[in-house]
Amino acid sequence: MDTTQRTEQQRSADRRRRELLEAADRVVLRDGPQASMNAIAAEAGITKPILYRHFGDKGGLYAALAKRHTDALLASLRAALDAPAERRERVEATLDTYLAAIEARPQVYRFLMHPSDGAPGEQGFDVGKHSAPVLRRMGEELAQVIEERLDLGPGTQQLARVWGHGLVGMMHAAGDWWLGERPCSRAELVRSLADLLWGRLAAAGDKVGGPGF
Amino acid sequence: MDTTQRTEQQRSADRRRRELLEAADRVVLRDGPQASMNAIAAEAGITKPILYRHFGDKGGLYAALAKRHTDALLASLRAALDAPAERRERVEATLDTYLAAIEARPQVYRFLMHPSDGAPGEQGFDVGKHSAPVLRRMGEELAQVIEERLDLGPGTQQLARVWGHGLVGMMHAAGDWWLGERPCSRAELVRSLADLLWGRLAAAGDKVGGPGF
DNA sequence: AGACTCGTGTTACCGCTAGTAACACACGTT
DNA sequence: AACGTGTGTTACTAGCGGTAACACGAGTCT
Repeated sequence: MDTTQRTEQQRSADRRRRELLEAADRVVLRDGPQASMNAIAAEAGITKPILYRHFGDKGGLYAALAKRHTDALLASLRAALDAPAERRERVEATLDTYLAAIEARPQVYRFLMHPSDGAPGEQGFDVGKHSAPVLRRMGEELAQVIEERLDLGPGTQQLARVWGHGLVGMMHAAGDWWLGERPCSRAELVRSLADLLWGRLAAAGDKVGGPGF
Repeated sequence: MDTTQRTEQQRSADRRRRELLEAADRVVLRDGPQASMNAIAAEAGITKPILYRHFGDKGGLYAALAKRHTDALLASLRAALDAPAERRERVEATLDTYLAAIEARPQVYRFLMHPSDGAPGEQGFDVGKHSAPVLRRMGEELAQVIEERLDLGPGTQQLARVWGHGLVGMMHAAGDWWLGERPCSRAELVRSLADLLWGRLAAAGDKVGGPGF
């Protein structure tokens, strides 16, 4: 049997892989998302082909890198979502958790969501195959929670998925804008968004003397 | 004075620029967003340096290209938003207009929103500096409409902006997911999203026998 | 012990990309 | 006739992602 051998070597390989990932993380967080494979290899103290043997191609390395951060983010969101509290409180806590995360580590956020930003040159990571999945995963997880928790009558499942993706998109877009312009405090943003979800758009009155009719 | 000369030559330059843009449009819509400058130049029947003289760099060409489509999309959204109807009807009409647009021309949509998709190689357009602006512009315009039309008491302006960006993000994310999976009809999606905005999330009852407490 | 495998590492290369001189032609203006 | 300006070319650079081809070292099987 070669189990011992295999596990031993595999263990070594996994350790190497983790080291490489950490080096890549450092470079990406320092140089922005347009970090080149050469630069990452240099940071890790090795040369390109090893990177390619471990991760296949640049997309593979990106995916591995993104998965770590995404998993961490999703875990904290799950925690906020599963907290024993009223629904509005849970919604606000989840929004706040997300916003706190992107506020605390904007570089990570920009890497996950806008992986082609940064300096000219623009051989950055691809976005469509990976940054979308981040939002998709959040949307699907949220959909699952909604479906588990809420009684929406017939068509619950489909409604939950629409809402999951829609809510995640709302959170993401508002957070992205907020992170760039900082027009208000995090708490205000959370309250504004929760108000929107609590039907304040529908309930608001028309402006008197407005344009048109 | 050189006004006559300048206007004449400038007119010619503008015509050329428009022709180049149309060629670029054809290529991008055919080859996807990873269209190379060489390919675009070839489609236009010329060589690269002319493209660079007209648009500066690849980002400039992308921006010019994106502006055309974005302007068109925004115009149709404005129309739906300004229609003389009840608020919920207007909201649904706007959602439907957006979804109909991305459904009718998914290639344009993918180019605007996910400009780095497509085949391997991945020297595609950059996304952070341009695709975000598309959503930002929509968010700001929507915020303006909300602020003009709705009476939200003190803090209206800030609330309108938060909602504008949040709503656009919701629409975008849901649309993106829907376009990929087609889990339901357009009308159903519109209704589900409008329901969400009309507070149905807040009003829904807890599921009996749910997990936890 | 010796052959064998397997992961680690290298150098040197390919094809492609964005972007840039340097040069040449044509045209309307002065 | 001289000029400026827009149009067009060829030929090139620098860098990227990605890939052979080869070499070393350590544990394993016979």
